[in-house]
Amino acid sequence: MNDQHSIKAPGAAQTLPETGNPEAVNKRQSQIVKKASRLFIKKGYAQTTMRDISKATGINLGNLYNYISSKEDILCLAFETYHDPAVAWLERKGVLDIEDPKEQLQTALHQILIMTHDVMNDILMMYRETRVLPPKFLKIVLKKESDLVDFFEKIITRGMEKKVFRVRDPFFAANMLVFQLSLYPLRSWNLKRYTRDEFLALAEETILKAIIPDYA
Amino acid sequence: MNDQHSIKAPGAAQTLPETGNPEAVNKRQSQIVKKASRLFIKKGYAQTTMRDISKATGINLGNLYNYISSKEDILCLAFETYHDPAVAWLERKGVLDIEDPKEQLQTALHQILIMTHDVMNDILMMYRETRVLPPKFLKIVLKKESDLVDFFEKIITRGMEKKVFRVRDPFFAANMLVFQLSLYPLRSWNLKRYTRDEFLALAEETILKAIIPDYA
DNA sequence: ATGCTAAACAGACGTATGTTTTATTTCAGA
DNA sequence: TCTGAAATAAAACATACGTCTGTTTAGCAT
Repeated sequence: MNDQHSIKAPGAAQTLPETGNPEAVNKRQSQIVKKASRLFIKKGYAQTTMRDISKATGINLGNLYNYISSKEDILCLAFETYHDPAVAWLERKGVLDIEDPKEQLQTALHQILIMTHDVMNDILMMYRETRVLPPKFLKIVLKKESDLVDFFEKIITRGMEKKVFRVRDPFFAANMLVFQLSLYPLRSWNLKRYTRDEFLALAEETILKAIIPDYA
Repeated sequence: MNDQHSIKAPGAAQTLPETGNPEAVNKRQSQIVKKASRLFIKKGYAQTTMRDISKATGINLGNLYNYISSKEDILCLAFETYHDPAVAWLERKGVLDIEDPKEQLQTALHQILIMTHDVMNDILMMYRETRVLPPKFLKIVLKKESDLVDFFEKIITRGMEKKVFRVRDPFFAANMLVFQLSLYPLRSWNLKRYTRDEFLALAEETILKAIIPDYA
């Protein structure tokens, strides 16, 4: 186990093919990350060997190290792949511009519930393997997660001011909301009786009911 | 890694001190499990070595195997230690006998929230290391967790019949409730601003509000 | 004291792992 | 056709790990 966590940003491998075709390198890299993620999901990070990853990607073991700098690096890249979109999406899609807080919250929640559901395996993996991340990178991940909470806190606070939401503590409510997004990823084993849409509807209603008085 | 998961119940080690003092052996065993759990919490299961455990317990590496049958066994014992009480407690304490569903739910939730909070590190560890459990034992763990959900489902259903609770789907509500118990263990890094009691009050209120109409 | 036995111990064993290296092959472009 | 970067296969390397073995220690009944 490499204990000295590299300072460099993950993904900035030390020794990649000299220059070559940088975009081809990136493509290969994300191919590796995608396949490796499946293995991390299925067997766990520690139980997945570089030889497994080599076999799964069809890329020779030695050659792997031309595209990633370490096994740990692959995990960091996996976190980036599945964490970034969720956080970025809401801000792009103009959710911030919706005037009615109720509609705003509903829209944001609906979309992010769907996204969460679609990458549930990756989310479960992230919950499990967070400990392996180098501290430097862990901080970045937690920051992004915290940003998502802040995003919802703002929505909730605004709804409070407009008297359409009612919670005791917006920050707490936002934390609970974001946490609830992981219900399915973390508890799917006990929720198999619901179809995807049944679940999404139930979750949405339950979460909104906690914030919007006399909801539906 | 030992891939052939032993059939035997964990804890039933193959080769323990011949007869000796069986209660002294058990004491030593739980001492090992307790210390090892701290290490699993701090560094993760895979990153904790038997040598770490030896050092932490002060028990010689080879001697450890007189008290536990494998590293995996220690993890199973840790799950038992921290999982059993939570499930068993409610049934013993006469919560089932409380007539008023509202008071019943409130009492059960209050107590289990406290318990959860006190062993939050262990719960986080369990969420992370579930994958390592041998399938046989995993089934047992999930069964216990599922029993807890059923426990709350029953309470909720009874409250529904008495028209004092209102949820769309009692099973779903129970799942959500049990999941919400893990808010602090899984998200403590973002909830440090609350004191223990502040958090417990907020959590209790939020969870109850989702089930009891016009609560508080 | 003596002899017995469970417990403690140090060290070794075999394997698996992340990573690197080396020698060989492929193949697009000049 | 020649060249050189990229891919491959295989092996090597260093280390870390779980587990086991053979031996010593220490408490205790005789």
